Amino acid sequence: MTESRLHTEHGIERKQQLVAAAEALFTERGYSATRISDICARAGVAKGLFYWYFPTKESLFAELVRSMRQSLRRAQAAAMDATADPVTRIRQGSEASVRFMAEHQSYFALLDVERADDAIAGVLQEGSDVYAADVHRLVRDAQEAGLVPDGEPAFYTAGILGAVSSFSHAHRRGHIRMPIDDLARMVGDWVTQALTARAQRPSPPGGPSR
Amino acid sequence: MTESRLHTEHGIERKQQLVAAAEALFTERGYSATRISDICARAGVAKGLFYWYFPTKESLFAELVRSMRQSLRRAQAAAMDATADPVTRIRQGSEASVRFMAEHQSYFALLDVERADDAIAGVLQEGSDVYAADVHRLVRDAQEAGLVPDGEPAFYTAGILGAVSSFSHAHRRGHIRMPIDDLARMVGDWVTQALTARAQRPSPPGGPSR
Amino acid sequence: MTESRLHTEHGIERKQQLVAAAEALFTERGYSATRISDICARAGVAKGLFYWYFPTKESLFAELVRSMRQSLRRAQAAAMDATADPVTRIRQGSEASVRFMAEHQSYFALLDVERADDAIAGVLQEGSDVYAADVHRLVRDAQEAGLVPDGEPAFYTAGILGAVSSFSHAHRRGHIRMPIDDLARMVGDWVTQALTARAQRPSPPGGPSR
Amino acid sequence: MTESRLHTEHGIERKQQLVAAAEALFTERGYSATRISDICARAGVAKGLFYWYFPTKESLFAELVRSMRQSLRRAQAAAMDATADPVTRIRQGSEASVRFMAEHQSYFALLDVERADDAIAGVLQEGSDVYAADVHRLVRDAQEAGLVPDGEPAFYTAGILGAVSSFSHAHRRGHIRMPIDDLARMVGDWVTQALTARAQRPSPPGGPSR
DNA sequence: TATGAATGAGTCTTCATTCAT
DNA sequence: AATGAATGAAGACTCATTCAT
Repeated sequence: MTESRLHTEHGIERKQQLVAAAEALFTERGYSATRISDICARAGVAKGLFYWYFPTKESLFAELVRSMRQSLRRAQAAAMDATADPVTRIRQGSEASVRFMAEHQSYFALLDVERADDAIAGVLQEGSDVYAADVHRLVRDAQEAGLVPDGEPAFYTAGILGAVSSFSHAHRRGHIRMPIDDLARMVGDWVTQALTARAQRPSPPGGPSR
Repeated sequence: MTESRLHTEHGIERKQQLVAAAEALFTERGYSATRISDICARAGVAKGLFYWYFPTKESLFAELVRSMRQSLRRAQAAAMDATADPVTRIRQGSEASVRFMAEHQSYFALLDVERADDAIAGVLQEGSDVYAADVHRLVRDAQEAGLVPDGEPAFYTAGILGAVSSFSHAHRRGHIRMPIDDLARMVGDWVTQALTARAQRPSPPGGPSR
Repeated sequence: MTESRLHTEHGIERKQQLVAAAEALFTERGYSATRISDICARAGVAKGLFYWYFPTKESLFAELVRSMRQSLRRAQAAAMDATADPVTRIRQGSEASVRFMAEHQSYFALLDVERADDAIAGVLQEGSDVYAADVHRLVRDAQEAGLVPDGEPAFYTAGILGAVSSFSHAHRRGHIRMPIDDLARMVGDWVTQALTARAQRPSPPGGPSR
Repeated sequence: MTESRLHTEHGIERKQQLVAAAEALFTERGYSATRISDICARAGVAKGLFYWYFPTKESLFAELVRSMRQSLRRAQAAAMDATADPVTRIRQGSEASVRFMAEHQSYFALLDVERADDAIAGVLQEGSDVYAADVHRLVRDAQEAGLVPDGEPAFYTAGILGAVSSFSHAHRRGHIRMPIDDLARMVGDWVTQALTARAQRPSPPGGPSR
């Protein structure tokens, strides 16, 4: 219904301005507390113009999330050595992720939306599914290569994802005071450790919590 | 104006009905998508009554969060052997947490609110701070006992917290299909591993991530 | 500001394209549900161009209504035998009107606009006034010629107008399934009947409705 | 979704106030030019209260139309002599209708909405269908009784409906200056005439417009 | 002439909160 | 304690119209 073609270069820039304004505001106040009029005001344009570029507020959000996920993925890919073994690749990807999240404050802001809304939930899900699938694949490769113990690969995947995001989160909130490089390396160690150490352990079906 | 004292027993019950209705609805639709009128309808009372028991919607939320955190804490305490060493206690607490989260679906629903609102953010923060502080203390004890390597205790704390919640989350979403007992045990292993394994490692200040 | 002169031939064509697009859309969706952007899209031009040809949306509407009324009037005139008596001429005009309306679906669509708006109401009024005046004149001629009973000529006029439009309307909606020629003839009969039959009747000032 | 039960008597009155305000405003400015806030202002209540009684603007409209149609129907029924023949009954109903419309200025205002909107169109259709069906039935009875010539009963129905409304309309607009009683009687005559006169005529399948 | 972009007043609707009883 | 009704601030979105090129 509402059009939104990007004919001119200028048009693309304008859209970018809006996206930038939105990103900043979402970070500051969160998604739902940010009014479309705020975004426009921040971008220095009239309220109505928003709808020339985006059909709804949600769509802008979706665009933001997708682009951020893409950047994250690019950062991960760039950090992973194609010739290395799966575990090393996971470590590299994890470190890159930690760095990325530390550099993009808005990353978490975007993820902090209430999942209530279907559309919102969808975009979020979609994004994290891709990420999870990437890791999942690597975990399986590593399992096949005998580098990671057999068993639910989803378990390890969850662990890696959780580690990366929780360390980053804690760092962002100032709980962990450590140069980002050190943090990244330590997270890499942690992940590697968690994946491989278990290889030598017998436990899972072992005693309760010996 | 609204006083909301709980004189009668009946009054306490009423309040409980509202809290229960709210919990169910928050779980189903999320916080902001749940209308006060929905809560009242579900509890079978008139909308106006809500304000006899709670000054605002947020306050009900806060109450819910606090009571859930309390339950969680009780579950953790109950699982921890007072005579055991800190690392074992952390493992026990972690396992208890996983179990608790698996049993209380609503736990995550409550945490999925947008942090935008100051009041909301406060309550949430407050809750997770207590949890973090508990773990933090244990980590330090363990460090002092030489069971965990020196260095930012917050780092380990973040790792533990992240592990527990991410595994639980993944389990809840059906990504990890594993009996809850197995999951709990594995998380306990993971946590223990991550904490202690590092003790023997030289790395942190070591080379990058070669 | 906007001048909208029609210098070039091409300019006239362009305008025509817009008018045509508008007619189609008004018929399909009604006046207020039709957006100027829809009209332009249908005509294959940019939105801004609209205002080179028309000062406002209403003005386009007005133009459409006027041109349609003119066509109707031409059709009526063409059907009326200049040498015939007034009653026959009315019959001929009525039949022509029925045919015209059957052929121009959009006729009714244009008339179905809400009268709320002053400008709109004006154009509509203006148009139907002309039509009414034409009929009115004929009725008076007929009365003077003794072919139609004395009394409020407006009464007969209203009857004729109402008959023509209601039969046409009903036919358009598919309520009256009858070849348009038959319908036209019958409407002609009806009108003639109504006009003349009353000549022999005493009633108007007679008893209520015995 | 939005509730709107009418518990108290006072509630019913309130609703009535809103309906009355709306009726007046629709009459003055038309449906779409009337803002919900206008209605509330006129009724002396806050804007939000509207939605306590009506889910949407359309629903209020629908309610208004339906109640008006009902009144009209009641007026018609009251005027029709159950023991009279169909043609007489039609005449009586027609006269009653003319009177009703003359007395209820708002009647036409309600009908002057653009049909574009589906919901609106539906309500309007629904109402006029009932009216048409009533007349249709009477026409058929009359045909069976040999009082009206055979042929498309819809044709006669359209004629009657059109006559009644066009005379009323013209009267309302001041075109026909005649005491309402006279007008009603004349419309009754006109309708009767049109229905029965044709009985003695050969025409329909006859020559064109002899 | 023609276009894409920009404007901003206007509208419906939602919902937490308050009030009278 | 309890209820139904009332309030009003707020916000997303629409669209006729205008503008710079």
